[in-house]
Amino acid sequence: MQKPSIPRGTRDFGPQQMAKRNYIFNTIKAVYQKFGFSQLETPTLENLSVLTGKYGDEGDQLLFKVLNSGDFLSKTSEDDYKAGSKALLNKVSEKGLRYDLTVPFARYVVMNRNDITFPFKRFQIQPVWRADRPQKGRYREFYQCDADVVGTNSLLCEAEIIVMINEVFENLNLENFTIKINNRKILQGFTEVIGAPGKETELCVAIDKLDKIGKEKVIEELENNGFDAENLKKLDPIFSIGSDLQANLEFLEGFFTDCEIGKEGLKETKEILTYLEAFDLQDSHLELDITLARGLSYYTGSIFEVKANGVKIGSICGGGRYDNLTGVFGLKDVSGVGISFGVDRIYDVLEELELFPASSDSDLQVVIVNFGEETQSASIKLLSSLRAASINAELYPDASKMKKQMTYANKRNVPFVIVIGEDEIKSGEYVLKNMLDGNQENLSPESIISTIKDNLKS
RNA sequence: GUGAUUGUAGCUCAGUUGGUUAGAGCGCCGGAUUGUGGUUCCGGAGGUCGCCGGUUCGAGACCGGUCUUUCACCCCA
Repeated sequence: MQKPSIPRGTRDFGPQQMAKRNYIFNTIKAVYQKFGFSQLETPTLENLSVLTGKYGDEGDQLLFKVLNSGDFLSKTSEDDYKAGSKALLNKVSEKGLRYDLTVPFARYVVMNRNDITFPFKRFQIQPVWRADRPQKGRYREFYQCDADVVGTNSLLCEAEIIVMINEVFENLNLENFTIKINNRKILQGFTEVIGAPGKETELCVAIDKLDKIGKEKVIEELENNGFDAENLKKLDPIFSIGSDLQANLEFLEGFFTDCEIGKEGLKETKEILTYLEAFDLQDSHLELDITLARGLSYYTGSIFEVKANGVKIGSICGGGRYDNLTGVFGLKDVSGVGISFGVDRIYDVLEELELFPASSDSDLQVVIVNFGEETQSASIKLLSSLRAASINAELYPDASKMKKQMTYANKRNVPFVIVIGEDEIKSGEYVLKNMLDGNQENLSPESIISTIKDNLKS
């Protein structure tokens, strides 16, 4: 006999967890649809040629590769083996599990460019896989909920995304969160102003950690990556910057007087803010964080990330604009912008802050106690009436002891139990028991249904 | 991928320098209550101490490997 197990970093989801997860999925999906996005699904497996090279060297390492079917060694030679794992990989694997939803989406757009009307807005809710070491809030299989718009440069899309983020978290009753926004052009502007053009990646990677490891360590890392004293001196002012939106805008205004790319990033950010004013949000939760960089290398314009305040977990949502994602697949000049909600992390946040509504625990509303053959037809008749009235109901399948059936109903968190025994059949009035307060009364089938319906409304 | 860390009943955890038959709480099952759950009382079942190997007269405890958990890097939802 063997012990059953699941791969590291993966999870089963039981009924209670699924109820809660669906609550999150449904909330996000409803908002996406309201904003005009339509749903798309792509295969779990992609050709490795589609996936590799899109996420940087680090990303390639985190791809799950799938061994070719059949005798995967038949097309290899001893030389391939000697050439090392990388070279051998190409010979034994040509498919991999999707790493995110954006690249498959880009692939879809290019393959279907003739059938798509632009701007194309789609959302996609599917699992993705990454072969990194699991930690809390980090899994090897997890769901992403993406929404992207491609085929327009309009910054209205950015603004709408921020509105959507607000609406999703508002609907999830999460109030204490921050949307951090920045622009890759602003970061690129930094490298130009300080005299280190072309070193965006190094700067981004280091500066992204500012709130985590502090100024000294960031400077140390920059020095190790070839930034000289002059560079660092010019960079110094941005370390002392706060999170106040207006103040940061003014600061950048001065910082970028002679820098075109920086000015552009600033202008874009301001335009987004102008749109947001028109949307008239009560609280946009917005913060201009000029140290926000985000890892994915394909971002070229605005970038954003959402943090749940007071919960020790990474970002729960992120995204940005990419100007040339379809370019690698041969389709030029298609700009896109998108976001992705991390359901698994949102779940952990809602759980920790106890924000799941009680109703997401159970969906069964009534259990009818089974007394055996004599009462069965009356029970089934009532069962059907309950269901016809859109009340989730079931008849206990066996005529077990009442105690056992009551225990079952209690465990399922059912608010009502109906008892139909011999006495009840005679009188035509059944027992309706409220499981919350323990009270029960004899009622006609019609009053039972209306009582339950009234209760559900409140 | 690098460096740590965790694993004992369904769950949360005790278990002394290596020494008889590995414990508790909760949960589960049964009874008190042959038509009433959630509270109370009584009883019961349940463990290859993650797995494989080693040291030892003797290993839950020590050593090696492996899997898993968590954490820090790296990176990220």
